[in-house]
Amino acid sequence: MTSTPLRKDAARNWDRIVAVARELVDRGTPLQLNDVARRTGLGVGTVYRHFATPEALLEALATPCLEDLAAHGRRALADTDPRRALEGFLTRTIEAQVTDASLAPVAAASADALPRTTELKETLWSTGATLLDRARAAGAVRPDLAAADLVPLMCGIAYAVDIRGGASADRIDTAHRYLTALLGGLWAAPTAA
Amino acid sequence: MTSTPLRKDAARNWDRIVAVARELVDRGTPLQLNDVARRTGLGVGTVYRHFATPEALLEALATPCLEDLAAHGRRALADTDPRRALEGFLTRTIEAQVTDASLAPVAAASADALPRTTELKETLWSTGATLLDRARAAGAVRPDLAAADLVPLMCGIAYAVDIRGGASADRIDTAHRYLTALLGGLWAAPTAA
Amino acid sequence: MTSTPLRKDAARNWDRIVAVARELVDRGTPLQLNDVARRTGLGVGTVYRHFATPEALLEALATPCLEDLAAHGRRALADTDPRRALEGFLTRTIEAQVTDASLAPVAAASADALPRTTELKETLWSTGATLLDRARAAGAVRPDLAAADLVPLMCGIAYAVDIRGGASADRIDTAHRYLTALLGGLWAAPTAA
Amino acid sequence: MTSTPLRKDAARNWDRIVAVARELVDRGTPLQLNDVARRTGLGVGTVYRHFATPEALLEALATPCLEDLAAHGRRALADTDPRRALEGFLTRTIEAQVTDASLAPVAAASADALPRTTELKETLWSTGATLLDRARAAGAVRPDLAAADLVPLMCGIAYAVDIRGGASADRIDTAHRYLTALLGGLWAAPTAA
DNA sequence: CATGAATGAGCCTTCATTCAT
DNA sequence: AATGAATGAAGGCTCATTCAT
Repeated sequence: MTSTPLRKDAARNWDRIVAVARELVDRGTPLQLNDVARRTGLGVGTVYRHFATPEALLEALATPCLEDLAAHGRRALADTDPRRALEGFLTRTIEAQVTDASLAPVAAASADALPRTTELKETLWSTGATLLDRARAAGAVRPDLAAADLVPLMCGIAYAVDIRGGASADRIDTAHRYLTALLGGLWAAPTAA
Repeated sequence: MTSTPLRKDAARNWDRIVAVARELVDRGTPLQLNDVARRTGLGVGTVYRHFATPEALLEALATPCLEDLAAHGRRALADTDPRRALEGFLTRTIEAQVTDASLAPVAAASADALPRTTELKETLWSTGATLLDRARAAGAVRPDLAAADLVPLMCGIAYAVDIRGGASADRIDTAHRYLTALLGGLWAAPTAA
Repeated sequence: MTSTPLRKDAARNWDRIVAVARELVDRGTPLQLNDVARRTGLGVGTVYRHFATPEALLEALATPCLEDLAAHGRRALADTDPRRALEGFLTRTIEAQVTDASLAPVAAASADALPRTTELKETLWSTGATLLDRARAAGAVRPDLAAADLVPLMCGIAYAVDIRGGASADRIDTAHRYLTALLGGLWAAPTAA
Repeated sequence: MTSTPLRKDAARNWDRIVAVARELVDRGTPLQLNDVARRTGLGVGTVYRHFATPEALLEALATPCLEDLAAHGRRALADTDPRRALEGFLTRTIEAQVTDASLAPVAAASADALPRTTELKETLWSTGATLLDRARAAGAVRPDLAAADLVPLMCGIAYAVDIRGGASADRIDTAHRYLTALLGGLWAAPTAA
């Protein structure tokens, strides 16, 4: 996938950088390349060689997760139940966002640092669009919801979970609750009368 | 309302500062007191005297809007239809958030710079909680929705509108669509069969 | 003594300022006229009217103490035992310095803010000089000690007490020990053999 | 001695910084890192990289001098005459303090910026304590003088020399006079009768 | 006389990025 | 390739003093 496979030592440095960055992001510490350099024991220059900007490093962190989502998306596209497919896809997306702190900023960014990120995001958005179209065609989804709304709504839910705060263990539960609420509506289902 | 009415010249400066800050916030420029000082032509010290921190200035911008919301909240509490009351309150809240850029950060902040802000936020949150309780008691709202979810969800929608981008003229429409979606659910209402 | 006796309200302000300043100095807080103004509840301008600079205020604090010392000096000059007179005078001086935090900086300053301060300092220095001369003439004091050394040495001892630190209750004891050491010498008196 | 030897260019900058700082300190100008940066023609960041705080820079100035004193201390500890050893040590200490303006603040500070400084100060204080103990044991020193008094007294004398003012050429003489006075006492030795 | 708003020089510090070694 | 020293714009904040009200 990578144009030039890295030399062995360069690959080791790449790994160390990503590992340290992962830790920082998980702790909520802002990613600063200088800081990463110090913590890895590498020179600043080395870190910059690998990641030209903090955003690039962040996207590198997010990549595996985006790839997982893309893989799930491919499976969802094979699902014959359009509603279940969409719901599963959205659920995974939200779970990923509230679980991995690197995702939210990458998802929200309008410009990407790495081509790979753009590629993955486009794949995901188009997967989402297809799933939405199918669900709408099946009459499962309210008609005024456009593909362009999917990402914002997912980001919005993730953001709501952040705002809500609370133990990190509860984040997934909250995310599920919010997604369910969004899907089913806050209004109670009219009791069959 | 203000403890000590400002001297005339001080009031004029206060106004200039707020006006400049308003412009910056509307343009999406981060609020920096030194920057505000430069643009108003006032000394830094003057700006600091009026607003000890950028947050205080931001909250000063948000205050009138929060007061309007609180006023609306009082009217909503008088409404006899619990569902309509809640919906109206939430609608106003979202409209305010996507209309006035100073609100979102103030709503999301866990600590306030001005006592007045805390006061207003508490009033609003408790109004929301009351309206939600009534609606829930009337069976109009899904039971797993707590008062503590209201603010996060509203912030989430406002955030989604931001992410969605697009012409600022469309922001209110988008906000309405998102709130409606959240209230009624993304799933199409089951056709009466 | 004061050229124009203050109006009653002005006198009251003067007293409040001095009282607040006293407290600040005793606590070791740096004297800032703005700060004093806030704490007295007076306007900055009022404080500046009374004391043009922080130094002036400090000297105002020191004045009563300097006057006490001057009074003691006059009594010392009447003492017929030159050594006892000098020792008593130096003891009082040191006690004052380590007891009243406003004195050290005033004593060390080469320029004064208030004429009254200059007057008092000159009186004291000349009292010291006279007492030293008499003691020297009586053969009680080493001959290489000049009048110009008296102030520096006293300031030096006070400074040493500050450096030494410790409970403020011990400061006077330490000061006495240091003065005694200086007077009698660190070297043990040769035992009569 | 230095953990990591500096690169050649970095070492040159280090030297420039120290040289400029030396000049400022000797002139009595307060050490400000930005100021040092401007005068060296280096970037602020460079100066901050080398010396995180003004205190650190000051201590770097003081270090060679402290090392000289420590070396002298080692020689003094080898002296068999306890009184001469102590006197020599104190004399050197005072000479250093009135000669090198960087020493007094470092000696008086209760907290150090550089570990090396702490190390050197501790060495010196313990050398002083040992010399004092020996002298006291030999009956050469008044018994009420504790090791904890040594530093304050030396700082006090240095301070007295500063207060006294006068030509910088006279400072050493004055320092000698004051130390001699302190050691021998201001009172004239009783003439053998 | 009293007031206190305004001033703005001046200090401190951080950090993304470059480039000589 | 790797290193890490250097850069310096940029932002934050304080405080002594003045002067309009």
